[in-house]
Amino acid sequence: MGRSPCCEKAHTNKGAWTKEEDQRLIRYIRVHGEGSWRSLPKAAGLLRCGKSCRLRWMNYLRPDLKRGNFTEDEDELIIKLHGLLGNKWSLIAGRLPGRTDNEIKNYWNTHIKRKLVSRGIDPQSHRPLNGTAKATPTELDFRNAPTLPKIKPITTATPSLSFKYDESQVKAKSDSLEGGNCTSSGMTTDEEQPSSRPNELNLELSIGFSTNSANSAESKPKVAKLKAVCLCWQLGFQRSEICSNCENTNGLFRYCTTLG
DNA sequence: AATCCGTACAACCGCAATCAT
DNA sequence: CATGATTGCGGTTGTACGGAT
Repeated sequence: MGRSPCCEKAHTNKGAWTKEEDQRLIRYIRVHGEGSWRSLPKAAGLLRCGKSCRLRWMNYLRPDLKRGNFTEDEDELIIKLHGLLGNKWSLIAGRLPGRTDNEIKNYWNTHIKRKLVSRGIDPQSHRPLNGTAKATPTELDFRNAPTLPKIKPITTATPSLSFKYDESQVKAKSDSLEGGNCTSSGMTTDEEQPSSRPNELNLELSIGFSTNSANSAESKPKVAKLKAVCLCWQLGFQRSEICSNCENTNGLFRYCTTLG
């Protein structure tokens, strides 16, 4: 007794999509919207499995996709997000408007891995390969977090990061962030902040969307709200760079909250 | 011209998470 | 709460393409 197959495999096409199939899928989704992937192929007259349709739409046909080469800024953002999140490609993609998880994963495997190795950095651990190269460690590291919340990649709401925390440790973290202990990139290094590695803070990450973070912080006093510490600042981008996005209301990088 | 090899990327697969009943 | 259906994610594979031999 195995799992039931996701679709009737005997009568489905596989492999590369034809233009005709693409057009059918686009036309159907324009009229009916995304979702109901299991029933979509039949309704759209496609001999494809629902998963295949979803993948094709998400990774190739969606109108909001950005095609073309990755910029240097995107490269650096991916590296830093990977340092924070590990192989959570969908979360990383959520911070790169117009890019898909599959695209970023492929790009990572084909370009960035090599780039990091050439810098003497281990792509998985983000630490020096031989102990001589200077890695760019991340301030917060969720790679080994027990669970990471699922969030929609693009939203007009303002999400907030929150953590269960030890107050004294967070105070120390807050002081270190505000007290000029950061490097020019906005990050602290292992050497500079050996005791403030997030793993040692026992942070439990959760991400939520609230319209009034101050009030919600009050109603849940044990959850720190990290306002004015935007994600791209944490990642080392200055206002003139990617962080300028924080200023617009689409706010894809506006993961700002306050230390409580 | 033919073949080999490395690269890039689209697509598939299995599994886990989430949702609906 | 339990169970089955559905969706989404991440690892992996397949294949097209270009450059080297």
